Amino acid sequence: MQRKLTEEQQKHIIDVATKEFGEKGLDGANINIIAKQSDVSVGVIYKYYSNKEELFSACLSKSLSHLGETLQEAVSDAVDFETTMSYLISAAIAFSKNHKNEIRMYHWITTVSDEKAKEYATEIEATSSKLYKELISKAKSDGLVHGDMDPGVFAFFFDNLLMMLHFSYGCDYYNQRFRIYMGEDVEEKDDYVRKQLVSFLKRGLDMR
Amino acid sequence: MQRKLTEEQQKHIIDVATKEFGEKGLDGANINIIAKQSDVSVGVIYKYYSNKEELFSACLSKSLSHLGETLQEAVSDAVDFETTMSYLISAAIAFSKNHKNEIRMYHWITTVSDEKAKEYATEIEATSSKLYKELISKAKSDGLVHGDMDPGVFAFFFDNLLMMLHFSYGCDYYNQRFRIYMGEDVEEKDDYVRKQLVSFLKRGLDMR
Amino acid sequence: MQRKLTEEQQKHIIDVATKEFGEKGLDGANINIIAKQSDVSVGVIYKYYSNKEELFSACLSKSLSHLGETLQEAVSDAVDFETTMSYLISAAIAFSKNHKNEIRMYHWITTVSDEKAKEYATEIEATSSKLYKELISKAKSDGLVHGDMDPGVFAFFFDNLLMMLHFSYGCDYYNQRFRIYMGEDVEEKDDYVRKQLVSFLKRGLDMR
Amino acid sequence: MQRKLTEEQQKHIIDVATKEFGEKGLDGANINIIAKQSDVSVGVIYKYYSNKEELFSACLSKSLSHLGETLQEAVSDAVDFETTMSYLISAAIAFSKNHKNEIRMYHWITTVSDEKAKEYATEIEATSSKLYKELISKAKSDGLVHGDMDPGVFAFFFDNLLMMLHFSYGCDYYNQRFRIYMGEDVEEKDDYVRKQLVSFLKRGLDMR
DNA sequence: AATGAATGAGGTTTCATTCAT
DNA sequence: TATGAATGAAACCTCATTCAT
Repeated sequence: MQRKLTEEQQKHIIDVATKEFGEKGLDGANINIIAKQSDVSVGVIYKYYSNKEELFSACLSKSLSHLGETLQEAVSDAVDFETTMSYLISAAIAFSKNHKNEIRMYHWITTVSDEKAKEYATEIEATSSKLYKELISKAKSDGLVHGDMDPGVFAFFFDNLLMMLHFSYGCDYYNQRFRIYMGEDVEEKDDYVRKQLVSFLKRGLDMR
Repeated sequence: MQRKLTEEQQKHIIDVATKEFGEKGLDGANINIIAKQSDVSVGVIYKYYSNKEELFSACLSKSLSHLGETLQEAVSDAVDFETTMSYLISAAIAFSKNHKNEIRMYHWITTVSDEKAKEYATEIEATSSKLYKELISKAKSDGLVHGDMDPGVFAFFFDNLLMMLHFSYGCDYYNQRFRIYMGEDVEEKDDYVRKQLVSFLKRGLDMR
Repeated sequence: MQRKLTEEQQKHIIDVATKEFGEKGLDGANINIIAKQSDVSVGVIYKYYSNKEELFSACLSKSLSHLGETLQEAVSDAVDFETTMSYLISAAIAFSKNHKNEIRMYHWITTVSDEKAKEYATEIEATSSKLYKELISKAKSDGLVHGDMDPGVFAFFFDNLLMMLHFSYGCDYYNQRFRIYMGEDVEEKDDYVRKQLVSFLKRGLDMR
Repeated sequence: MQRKLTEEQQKHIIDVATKEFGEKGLDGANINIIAKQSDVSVGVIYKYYSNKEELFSACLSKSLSHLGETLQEAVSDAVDFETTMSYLISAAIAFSKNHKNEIRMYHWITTVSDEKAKEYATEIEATSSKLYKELISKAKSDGLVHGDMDPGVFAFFFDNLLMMLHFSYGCDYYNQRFRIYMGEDVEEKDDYVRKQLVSFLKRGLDMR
């Protein structure tokens, strides 16, 4: 027995749980397995998280924060609208390849229903939607994009493509589908994918 | 008791099960609830489907066939590439609004892992990917689209946007996100959404 | 549909049920399987037998009557005590080899408990025990057997050996054990087995 | 709740299970009843035994070891062939009277079929068959038994009689049959039974 | 404070029996 | 009268959660 879980151990629990939840979802995951693989007792997990769902939530929050920060960084590094898109895509690809389980957590919340869906969506999508809309509005007022384009709509299309890119690298089904569309060697063509997407978006926005 | 489940009752079971599975997934769904809501006994469900997973599969197949046929029709009705895209989008919107649970079934398979993911993806995505690639290749050889555009890549982007549209109408989380991006009245703006998407795609393809 | 089960069909049901019960016992057997393999409906089985146990009972009765008659015949054909034993043994071997499932039915009743055990034992063992005791008593009063031998006790030993012989030919476990004791080719040594048993019994009785 | 099942409790589960399985067999026994009667939860039984069959196996192993040891002791205590037989019979009677449920477990394996029968028989009967054959062979080479007697055959007859003795004391059906042959007061005549059996065997072997 | 074995509600599945046709 | 699909009680087993140590 031990006095208190170290920072490290707590992080380890989250990592292991993220893997288990990422692979099997809330219903399919098994708390006892998470405990065993984390080298802690079930009891201690229930000291930190009052039930399975809360542990899931904690994993989700951590995953989303991590993803959010990564994309945020990409945005801050960029100098103009085009590089913003480009950096976001690069960041999305890199993150999804290296943190599959975190992407999978993100994916699992897309399965929730009713009120929960509302809560999660509001919490998770509000920031990025606002950011993307602003970026596009600015680009538009700078005369960079086509006059007909509704910023909200384009933001939606853009985030759709980004989200699908995340899932295509992180989730097995989407990854397989990715290969069907783009060839088995797709994971070695990150740059090509990014370039194609950027030029598609640029043309879609009628940027010059 | 009844002599035999009528065609109607059998369909009803599938409908009820599609709803239950659509909302809760394979793990979260409860066969007893499905039985009760279908007004049949558990036993009879196990006469028709040898286990929970097979019932899930049956619901999935039915949903995917229905969706597939609907999109197929849309394609056959179209006369050129632009109307093809337009019809597909219209069909996707209409289907997703009217058959939420079937779209949700489709969504659940995106959560599977490993071998299962491979099987499902191959089975489900192969046809449409082939169709889209061919359509675009033809448009390209007709000189209708930008020379840089890789047909496979565009097919992928196009299907991504279509898939997200499906989920945006059919799944609660995606729907909520849809509203965040495009306003609470989004479901009354189907035409606007279609037009915006078509023109975005056209520009993205550099079509004139 | 058909007017009434023919004699043949009824017999067929019993044969199939005897096989199923013989292999799996009352608890392990499945009425629906019996119905299917008998080419009749479950319903008709429940017309003839009010429940699973009654069908089992019917199979048992038939098996035991058949066995009883066979042994009875053997006894009637015999002229003296030694040939009686010899004929009984021959009959037991032949019957068990040719009617495994009926022997298995007999074996299953040895698993019952409490009152049921009392009923069955009284019903089944009373006749043969009486017969064997009388035969031995007569042999004893004829001065053929050892004075110390209690006829009831010998009858018991004799029937024990006969019963084990039945099971050794009819039941898988006992058959395997039989082979362990007497070699893999035991089923080709029926005569040897009979002779050895007869001479063992004769010496055991101190017959000359 | 308790920190961990005590040795005693674990033994108690086996005892209760041995009783339940002994009376009803693998198919007829009910894990929930075993749990209730053992004063533990179902869950804990499944912690110790991964399924019903494994619990059955554990009961069987324990029963057979116990029986085996008891008979082994009897053999080691004996000084010559006659006392060996006598001790074995005494031990069998005593054991079967005091450990009915363990004898019943032994009896249940005689109901298995096919491959399982082969496995069990080989595992269980090999040792004793070898022992008995050796004892008799030795007695024969010492000139103590009749020249015609095949040691393997006699070992088989001897074990048959011993096995039936076990079942006659331990299993309800056999016990009832025992009473039919030897009188209702048979359980007070252990010594008489043993003596009769020994002298029958001795004469059967033609021992002097 | 951590442990981890025990708990037992709840879910899946089977199959003896029923009864509408 | 026979049919055989439907019924639903009951059994096995799992795993989120508890709590004695």
